[in-house]
Amino acid sequence: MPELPEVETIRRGLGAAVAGRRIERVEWLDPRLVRGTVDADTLAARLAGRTTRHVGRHGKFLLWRFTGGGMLVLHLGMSGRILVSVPPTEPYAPHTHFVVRLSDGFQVRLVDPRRFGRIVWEERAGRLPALGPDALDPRWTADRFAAELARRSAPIKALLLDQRLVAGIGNIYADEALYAAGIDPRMPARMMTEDAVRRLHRALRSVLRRGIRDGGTTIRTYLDAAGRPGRHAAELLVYGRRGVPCRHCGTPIASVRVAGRTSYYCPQCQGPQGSRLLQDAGREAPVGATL
DNA sequence: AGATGATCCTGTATGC
DNA sequence: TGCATACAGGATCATC
Repeated sequence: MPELPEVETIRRGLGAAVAGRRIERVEWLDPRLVRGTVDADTLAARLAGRTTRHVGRHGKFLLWRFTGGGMLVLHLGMSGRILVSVPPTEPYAPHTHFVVRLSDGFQVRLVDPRRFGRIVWEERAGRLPALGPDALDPRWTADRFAAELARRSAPIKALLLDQRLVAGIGNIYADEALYAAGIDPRMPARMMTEDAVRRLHRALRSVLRRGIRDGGTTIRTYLDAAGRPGRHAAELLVYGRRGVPCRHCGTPIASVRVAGRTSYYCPQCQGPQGSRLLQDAGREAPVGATL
C-alpha cells in the first residue's frame, strides 16, 4: 500500500515519536513478519535497551537506527501501518503484530492485516535487498535514468515498479507520473526519446514531492503514524479513475494490465498524439502515429 | 531478458 | 441475505 510519500510521512511521525527514547521492551504477536537471519525472540531481545539514533528511509523501507549500531528494517507491504504514541491501556487493534514499549510509557505498534510487511534486524548497517537509489535522492539523475532505460525493452511501467532500478515508486505514483509526462505505460523503455525520459524523471520527482506535501494518498486504508489519512487522493488525475473524462482532453481514462498491475492512463494524452502535444513544439510524432 | 502466474494474507466491493 | 468472485498503495519466486 504505502509508496515513498506515505512511507516518508510515516517516517517523520515515527522519528518524532521515538527520538531520544529508550526501548524498554518489545513483544510480538505474530512472528511471521520477521525475516532474515534473526528470529522474532532474538530480535525482541536485541532491541530491548536500545536508544533511537535516527529513523531514515530508503525507497519504501524504514530504517530505524540505534545508538551503538544496529538497525531495524521495516517494510509495510500492502496494508502495514505504524501507530505511535499509543497509550498502553489501549486495546490492541486487530492484526497488531508488533509492539515496542518506549521509555515514555507510550508504545509503537505495527498493524498489518495482510501480513505482507517485513521486519528485519541488521546488526551492521548493511545493505537491504539490491535497491536502486531513492527516487528523491539528487544522485538519481535523469542521465542515470536514461542510461538504464536505453538498454531495457520492458514496458516503462514495469521498470518504474522495479525497486532495483529506482526505489520508492509504486502503482499510484507511477501512473500519475506517466500521465504527467504523456507516456503510455506499455511503452518499451528503450523506445523512449531522450526528451520523454527527462519529462518522466521530472514528473516522478514532482508527483512524489507533492504526495509528501499532502501527507500521502489515502484510497482505502492508509493512515499516517498519528492515525490521520493522507490528502493526496483528491489530486490524483488518473489512478483509479477509469471512465472518468481526462482533465486535459476529455477522453475517458482507460486501464490496462501491465506487469501484473492495473495501470490507468489517458489513451489520448499518453498516445503518440498526446506525447507530441507535451513535447517541444515542432517535434515530429513517432512513426506509426495514428489519428 | 522479460512475461506470466502463483504465492504470501485479509478485507471489501461487486455480482448473481 | 447469502455466497462466489475479483481486486487491493508490494515483492518474490518458479516457469515458460
